[in-house]
Amino acid sequence: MADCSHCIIKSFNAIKTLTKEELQKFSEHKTSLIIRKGENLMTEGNAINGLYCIKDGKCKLTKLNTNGKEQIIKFIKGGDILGQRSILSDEPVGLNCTALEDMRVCFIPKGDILETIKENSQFSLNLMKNISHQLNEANTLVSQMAQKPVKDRLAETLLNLEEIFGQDNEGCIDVILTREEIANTIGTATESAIRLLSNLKKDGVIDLISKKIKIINKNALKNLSQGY
Amino acid sequence: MADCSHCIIKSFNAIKTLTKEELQKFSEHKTSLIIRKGENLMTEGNAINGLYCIKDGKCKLTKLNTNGKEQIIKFIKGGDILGQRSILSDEPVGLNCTALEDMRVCFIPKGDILETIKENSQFSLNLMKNISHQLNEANTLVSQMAQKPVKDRLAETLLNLEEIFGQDNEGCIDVILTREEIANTIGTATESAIRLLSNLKKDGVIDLISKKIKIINKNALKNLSQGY
DNA sequence: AAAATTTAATGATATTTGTCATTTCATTCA
DNA sequence: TGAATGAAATGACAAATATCATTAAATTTT
Repeated sequence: MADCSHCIIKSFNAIKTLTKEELQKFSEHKTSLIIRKGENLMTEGNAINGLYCIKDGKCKLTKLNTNGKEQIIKFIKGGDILGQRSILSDEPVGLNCTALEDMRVCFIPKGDILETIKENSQFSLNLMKNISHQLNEANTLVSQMAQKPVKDRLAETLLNLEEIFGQDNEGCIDVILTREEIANTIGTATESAIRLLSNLKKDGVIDLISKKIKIINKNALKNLSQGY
Repeated sequence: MADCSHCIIKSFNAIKTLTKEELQKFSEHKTSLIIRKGENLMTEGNAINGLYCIKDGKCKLTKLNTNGKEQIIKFIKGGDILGQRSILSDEPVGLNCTALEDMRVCFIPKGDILETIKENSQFSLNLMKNISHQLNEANTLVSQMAQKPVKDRLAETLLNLEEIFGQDNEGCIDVILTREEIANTIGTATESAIRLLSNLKKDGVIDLISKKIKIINKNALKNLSQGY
């Protein structure tokens, strides 16, 4: 089994502040797993007893509303870490994590993490930084959801998706989402999302190439996302 | 100046895990301040160099949207702590904190907090727990804002306000907000909020007694908040 | 206490967004 | 390959929400 001290993920997040020894401790107890497209890595309400390091693949973090609708809160890709929040707060997982494509993931048991938190205050601080940053993002998102019209939120989301997943070799946003998933990200009806996408295409702001989306006029999207 | 080890606030939050000695260190450098109604304790985008302990009073945490609208993210009252997120992430403050009534606040400098984090891993863990919990709340709020209609959000907000601020001796929710502030909490136009409140009154679910709101039928509100 | 100002309430109307029905297109799989 | 399924697109319409205008009530100021 591969040694955590060589994993690329250690260059990101809080993990990067760990010593070689600490990483090797992680290696000893870690397990690797494959999550197939459509499968859940975590499920809302369940307990979790470790941290997930995403080596590869893309996923969505969602919440099921009381009215039965799925809200996508965030997109995650290789290099990211999942499960910190739940481990640290000792609460059940708050979000579902569903693979958008096959994923390779490492699992590090909770005990190792908590031990390292106690021993390495820098690791601890970095984890906090991480979650603090996420909290700020979430607050911003609350504000946008509450006050921006659907068109603005769609524009914002498209920019955000390109930011996270980058472009493929045709210049399209490098992730495949259904229209329903896009709608569930911006919090609207699927038909509304489809209509607005069509309008953006008609206006030459984006292009729709089969299931992929290509941003043609980034500035126009930026303006739209701010209501202009 | 009063000794932090006697402050009631220490019974809440992460502060409660501190030793008497640690609290006394806080006492030495802390400063007390009074924030008048309408004044800001923190301002979005500004740096912060310490932690605020709210002794007394109520305030709102808001975000100014790019379209110039104020979104209220959270309400805070005596016993709560403010500024952790910004200190820990080393980022500017993300939210405005505006007093809804006169407040008494203690300020503890960043240095003391960071030192204590390094020395007391339990304190550190509790801070993380706190922020992790807030992150979960924020994610839930995103989902609600994105997917629930305004009426549901109003019902939810009224229940939430009573939960936080309790009742005065007439059984009304013990906080005075303008209709605009209520609208800015649920993310709608002021007129819409007013109309929905009037409807709730007409249906006997709440009563409007001058500026105060009294919940008459809590169950009805609970049902409404879930779309029934 | 009266005037001035702000906040709340209400009506009329426009705009946005959601829902339902139908068609077109793409994908799966037998 | 072609039937079957699911996703995307579009139209027609309904419902929700915002905006603007006006009036009424409450609060502050003089």
